[in-house]
Amino acid sequence: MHPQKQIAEMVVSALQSAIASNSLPEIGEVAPSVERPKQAEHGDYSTSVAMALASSMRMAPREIATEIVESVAPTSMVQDVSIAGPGFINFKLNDEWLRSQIHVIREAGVEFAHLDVGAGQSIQVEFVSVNPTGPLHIGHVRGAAIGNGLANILDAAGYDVQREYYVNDAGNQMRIFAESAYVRFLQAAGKDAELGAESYPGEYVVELGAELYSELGNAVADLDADEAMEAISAPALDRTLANIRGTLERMGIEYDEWFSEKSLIAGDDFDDSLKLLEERGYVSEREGALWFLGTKIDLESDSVIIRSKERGPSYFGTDIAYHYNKFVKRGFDRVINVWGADHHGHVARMKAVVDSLGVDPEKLTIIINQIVNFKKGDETVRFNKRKDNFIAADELLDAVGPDACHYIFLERTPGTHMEFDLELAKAETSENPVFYVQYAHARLCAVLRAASERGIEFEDGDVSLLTTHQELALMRRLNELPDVIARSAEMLEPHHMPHFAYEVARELQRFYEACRVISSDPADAEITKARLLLVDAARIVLAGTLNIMGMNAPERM
RNA sequence: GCCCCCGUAGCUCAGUGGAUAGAGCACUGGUCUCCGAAGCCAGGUGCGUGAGUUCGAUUCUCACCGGGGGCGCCA
Repeated sequence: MHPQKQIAEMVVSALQSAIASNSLPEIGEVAPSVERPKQAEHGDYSTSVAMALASSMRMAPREIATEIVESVAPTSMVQDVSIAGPGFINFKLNDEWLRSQIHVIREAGVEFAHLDVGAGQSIQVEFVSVNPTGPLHIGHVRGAAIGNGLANILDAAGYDVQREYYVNDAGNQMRIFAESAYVRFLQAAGKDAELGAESYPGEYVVELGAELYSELGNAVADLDADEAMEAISAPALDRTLANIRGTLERMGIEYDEWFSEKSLIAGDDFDDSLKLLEERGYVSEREGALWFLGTKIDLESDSVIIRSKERGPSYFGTDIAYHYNKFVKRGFDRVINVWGADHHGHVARMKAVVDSLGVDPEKLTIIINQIVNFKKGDETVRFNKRKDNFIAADELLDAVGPDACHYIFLERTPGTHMEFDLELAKAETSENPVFYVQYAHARLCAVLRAASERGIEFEDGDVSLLTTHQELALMRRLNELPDVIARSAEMLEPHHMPHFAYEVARELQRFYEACRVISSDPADAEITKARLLLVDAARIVLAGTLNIMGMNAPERM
């Protein structure tokens, strides 16, 4: 259990025992909020529960606080509990306990911070899910970093996580894409063919057409249009998906499932979900189309599920089937969809669908990541995949590297309209905090290497020698990781991880400046060993944090 | 017109209804006999506006102002 929760439970038991001894009046369930005070003199943890209870208990906050403090059971973790200000109860961690955590960290590895708050609940994180009509562009990288980071956090928090990419291999855009590829294919075959008004004009499709021609040749080029399209669409999709997969793999992202939209229609999901909606009275036929009656559950309008017999389901129709599959068929306890801002108009409708399927809509969380403005110097660059002015995600990865992408995109909350200056990211690497954080890790490794080269064994070091301000500050920081994971998982906010990583790095650098680790003075042999234990624990925490963020922890730079 | 997101330091961004609102970048000045100076230390300004709820609001509610996005039988 993470320290913050332990403190909260201490407060709850203290309250209960104070009430049991009639020192405080009876009240219902209380979930005290425990926070980290901004001021160091206010301790490591703090609760304002006494102030919150003042009116219902009809007592002065400080009186309540006094009763709680007197009822707190002593633990090895907490050294001091005090009352301050209008009624805050402040907790200070025990230095001995902090030092002992070094051993805990070194024995368990980063798993010392793993939690059971997820209690094995199954949770699906669906992210990226870009139409397979071309390579990922730089705007998609944000969603990739967020979804992956979130999945890693939930995993560390004890959820049973499934990462999924929804492949839109059916529908109109896919048809237009296949037609575009066919035109380029014919052109590669030396035949006359023109792109339609809606076609994908990108260079990528030209290359794809040429590749398909060299693979399939005139045998397909000489077929009539329908047969040729048929022959081309599957390999076109495969190649494009392979391209997308390759980019994500470069980012170290692996999915458990690539879920096909087509399979919803080919299988039973579409029909079954429709039947369920019909039974529940959310479907009606009108104007030759089948409608979802969103207006029955507070939506502004109804939406088309099936456009007509010939034209089949709308994307919304298959999305209903998809969420039916997620919740009813596969039975996930929770589902998180990470969507780009251009889909936000779809959020309320999707929640309504889940509701109308008889599933608690709270089980579905949709995280919208806002548009990224990419800048080249002072110039803002706009992107639109359907026009030919996007920069491929691979180019961004080439320029700044996957680690920097993970860090920079995770650092901002998904809701911010963030700016990403391409030239700055390329040229001024020292401005990038990712280097600061990774450098700190590399430096720790350098120290451990140096110790190893000098044959220093430190397993039996005595951590009680670690008493300086910087050493204790570092230990405090390292022990925050479980709290940070808990909060990130609970709030579904991955951005706390890079901020934490930065704070660890900063505390490390201060420690490094203030405390000589490997000393050549024989009199320092014992403190050297103790500090090496701390360095090793710090390395474990920092590397573990970076890994959760999807980043590498380099041993050298 | 309706809906969603955003507005915090010169710039990019954190901030869980709590105590004196924080980092980075940029700017200035210090700082290296041994483990990596890509470092460390010191310098200061700000919650878009107006109400409301609350013991307490950057945080919650409403209105307004400003910026972005979305309102299709496209996805």
